Amino acid sequence: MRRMTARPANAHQARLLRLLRDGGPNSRAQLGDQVDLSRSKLAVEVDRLLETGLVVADGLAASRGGRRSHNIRLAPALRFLGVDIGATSVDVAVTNAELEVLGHINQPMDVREGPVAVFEQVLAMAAKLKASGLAEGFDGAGIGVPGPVRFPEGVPVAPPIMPGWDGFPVREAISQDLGCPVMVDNDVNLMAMGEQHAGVARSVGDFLCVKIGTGIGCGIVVGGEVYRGVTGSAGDIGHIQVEPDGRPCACGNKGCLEAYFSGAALARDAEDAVGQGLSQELATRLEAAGKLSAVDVSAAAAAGDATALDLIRAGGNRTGQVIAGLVSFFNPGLVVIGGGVTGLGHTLLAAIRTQVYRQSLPLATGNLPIVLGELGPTAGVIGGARLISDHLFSPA
Amino acid sequence: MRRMTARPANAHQARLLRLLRDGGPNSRAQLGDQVDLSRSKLAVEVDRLLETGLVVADGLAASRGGRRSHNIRLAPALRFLGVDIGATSVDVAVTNAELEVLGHINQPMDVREGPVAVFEQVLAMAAKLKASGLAEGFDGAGIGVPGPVRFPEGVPVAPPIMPGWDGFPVREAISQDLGCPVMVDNDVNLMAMGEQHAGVARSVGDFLCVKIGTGIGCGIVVGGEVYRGVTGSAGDIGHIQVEPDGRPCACGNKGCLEAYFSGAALARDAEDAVGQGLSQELATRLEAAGKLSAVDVSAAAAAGDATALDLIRAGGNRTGQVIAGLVSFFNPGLVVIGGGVTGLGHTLLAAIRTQVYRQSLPLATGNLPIVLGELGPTAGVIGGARLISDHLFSPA
DNA sequence: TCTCTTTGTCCTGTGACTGGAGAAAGTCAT
DNA sequence: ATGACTTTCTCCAGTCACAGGACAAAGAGA
Repeated sequence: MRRMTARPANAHQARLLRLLRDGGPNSRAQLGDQVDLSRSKLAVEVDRLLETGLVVADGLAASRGGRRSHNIRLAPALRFLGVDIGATSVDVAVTNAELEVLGHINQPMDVREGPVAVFEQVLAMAAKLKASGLAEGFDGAGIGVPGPVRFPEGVPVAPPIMPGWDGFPVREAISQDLGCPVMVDNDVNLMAMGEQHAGVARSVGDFLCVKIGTGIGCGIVVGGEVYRGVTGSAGDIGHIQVEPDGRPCACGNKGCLEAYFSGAALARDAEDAVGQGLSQELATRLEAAGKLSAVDVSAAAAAGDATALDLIRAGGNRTGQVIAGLVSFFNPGLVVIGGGVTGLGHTLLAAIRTQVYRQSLPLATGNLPIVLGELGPTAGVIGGARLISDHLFSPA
Repeated sequence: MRRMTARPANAHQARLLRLLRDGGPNSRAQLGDQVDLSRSKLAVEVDRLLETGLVVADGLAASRGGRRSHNIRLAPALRFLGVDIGATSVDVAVTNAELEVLGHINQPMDVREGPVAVFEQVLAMAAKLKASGLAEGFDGAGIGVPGPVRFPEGVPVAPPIMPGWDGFPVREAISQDLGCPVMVDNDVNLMAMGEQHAGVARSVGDFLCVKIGTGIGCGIVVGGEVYRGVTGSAGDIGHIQVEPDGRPCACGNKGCLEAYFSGAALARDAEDAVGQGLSQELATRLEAAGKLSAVDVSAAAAAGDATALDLIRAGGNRTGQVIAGLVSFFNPGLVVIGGGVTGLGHTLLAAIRTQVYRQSLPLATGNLPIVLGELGPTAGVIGGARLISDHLFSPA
C-alpha cells in the first residue's frame, strides 16, 4: 500500500487536520463553527483534503435540527509509530491518525548497547506490530531518546547515559529504514506532549513535566509549545545542585539531585540501610539477589516497609526542593510528575508537594496543581505520535 | 497638539512601523528588501501610513547605483515615556519613536510610600521633562514596578516589597493622568526588553536577564518574547533556596538567595565583619555613618578592600549557584547581569561565571556568554518605551 | 550625451474569498 | 401526512487583495 504522501497545502488545511486529530470525526458544519471561514471556502478546502486522501467521508452526522451534515474524519488507514527509548527499556506503539494507541509493546533493553543494536530491536518491534495486522505501513514516526537532541536534525548530542549515540543520525537512519518521515526528541519532551494531548495537561498552556526514571528530566511547555533551549538541552535538571559540597555525582560535580535521587543512588542508599540493619524487607531482597535496585526499593515501599518509604520521601524532598526553585522561576500552571515511578507515586507526590508548597511563594503556588501523569508508559509513545503528526499536519 | 491616535491597520503596517523603530529612517526600497511584499503593495501601505501621520517623508536616500529612493521615518514628534520604579529610586525618561533617550531623570524615592505618592512624583518628573522642551505630550508610557504584575490589566499583585500597591490600578490611573495608552510590567522584564532592544541581547532569542538590586529577579525571554508565567510572577528567583535549613529569610523560609545576597544581607554581613575586626575600611565607614549599607560595601570593594571583595564574591557564588541551576533548566543563549551593581560588576561577574561554568553541564554552557548589561540605568526606561511601542505598533 | 541601473507609479489579470440565492434534506407541530 | 421552519450544502457572481509587467523618472558612469 502506498502510504501518506500528501501534506496540507495551506494553513487552513493544517488547521482542519489538527481539529480532526484532536476532536475525532466531525461534521463539516461543526468544523465550520470552529474555523471562521466562509462555508464556500471551507467546502473547497475539505474537498481538496478528500482528494488527497488524508481525510475521508464518514457517513452522516446527527441532526442539529435541520438537514443532517456529512461527517468527515482522518483516513482510518493512517498509522503513526511512537517510540520511547528509555535507559533500560523500549516502548513502541502504533496509533491511528487520532493518536489512539492501537497496539503497544514494551521490551527491556539497555541503551548502552548503542544505536545500531537498539534500532534493530525497535524495527523488529515495529515489524511485529505490523505483522499483527494493526498497520500496513507507517505514515510517520516520533522517537524519544533519553538525552539531549539537536532537534532540527534529529541527532543526539553528547548524551551522558548513551555512550555511542553522540552524533548518530537517528532521524535520517530511521526514516530510511521505515520509509516514512521521522522526528526525534528528548524522551521527557515526548512525555510532556503526550500528557498535553491526552493526559492531565490538556487545557494548560504553560506547564512542567518532571520525569523521574533512571535520571531526572523536565519537559517545559510554553504557550502550548515544547521549549527546547538553544542547544536542545533545556530541562536537564538532574544535575542541579541541591546540597553545596554534597555527595559526589557521576558528572564530576558535588551535590547534584541525581546523586541523591536516581536509580543508582536509591540502590546504594538501600544497601547502606541494610548494612545498618534498618530493614528486614530489604535485607531479604538483598540476600536473594546479591544486590539491590530501585525496583526493590519500590516494591518494599509498596509492601509498607518503613525504611524504603523513608528513602522515597527523602528523594521526594530533594526533588521537591528543585521543583520549588523551578516553580518560582517559571511560574507554571501545572506540574506533572511521571516516569517509572508509578508504584511509589503517592508517597513521592506527597513529599514533593510538601516541599514545593512550603518553599515557593504563595503567588506562584496559589493555584498550582502538582499531579501524577495519567498516561504512565503510554505518555511517551503518544507524545511521539503527536510530535510527528504536528510535523505532518503543518503546511509544506 | 493632538497626540498619536492612529494605529496600524494591519500586520504589514505594524511590521513596517517596527522596522522603522528598530532600524531608524529607511528608504522605501530598503524596506521592500525586508518585507517580501510587491512594490505596489508596499507603496500602498507606506502611503496609508503617511496619511495617518505616524510616518513622515524624510528626504532622499543615498543612491544604490540608480535613481535615489525617498526616505521615510517615524514621525519625529512622537514621544514615549519610560518609567522604572525601583525600590529606592525612580527613573523617568522620554524617548522618540526610535526609542532613543532624549532626556532622563533619576530621583530617590521609597516605593513604600505607596502608589499615590510615587505617581505624584513620577508625573511631576514627566512634567519636568515636558517643560524642558523635550516633548509636547506623550503618545504612550511603559512603566516598570519592582514586583509581580497581572500583565493584561497592568495591576501589581501581592508585591512583597511594595505594601499598599496590591491591586492598585496602575495602568488605568496613569493612563487617565497622562492621557495616553500605558502598559505596566515587572521592572526586571523591562530591563530584559531594554537590553534586547538596544543592549547586549540584540541578536539573541532566548536569554535570561538577572537583576541584582534591592532584591534579585530574573527576566525570561523565550523566542524574543518576554515570558511572564501564568500569574505574572515568573522570574522571581530571590527566594530560591540555596542552603537547605540555612539563614532565615524575611519571607519566612530558610536559606533563600536573598537571605544571603541582597542589600540588607550585605549590610548585615559587613557590620558583622567589622565586629570581627576584619576591615579597617568598613570600620571607618561604620563609624562615620552609624550603620552600613550595600553602597558602603560597594565603595569599599571599589577601593580594593579585601573583606568587601570577599563579601561580594560570596554573594556572587550564591547567585551563580542559582543561575547554574537555571542555565541547566532553561539552556539560554545568553545570561545578562544587571541592576544597581555596576560598581562591583566585574568581581561579581567573575564569581558568577566561575560558579556557573563549574556547575552546569558543558552542553548548556559550551557557548554561553555571561555578561554585564550594557545599558545600566537606562535599560529599564528603554524597556518601558519598547513595551508600549510594541503595544502601539501592533494591529488594532 | 548615451547607456545602464534603480526606483516609483500605473494598470491589468488572476486568484482567493465572501455572501446571497436556492436546492436538498431534515425536524416538528398540527 | 402535510406544511412551515431549520440546517446544510452547492453554485455563482461580485469584490478585494495582490503580483507582476510596462513604463516613466531619476540618477550613475563611461
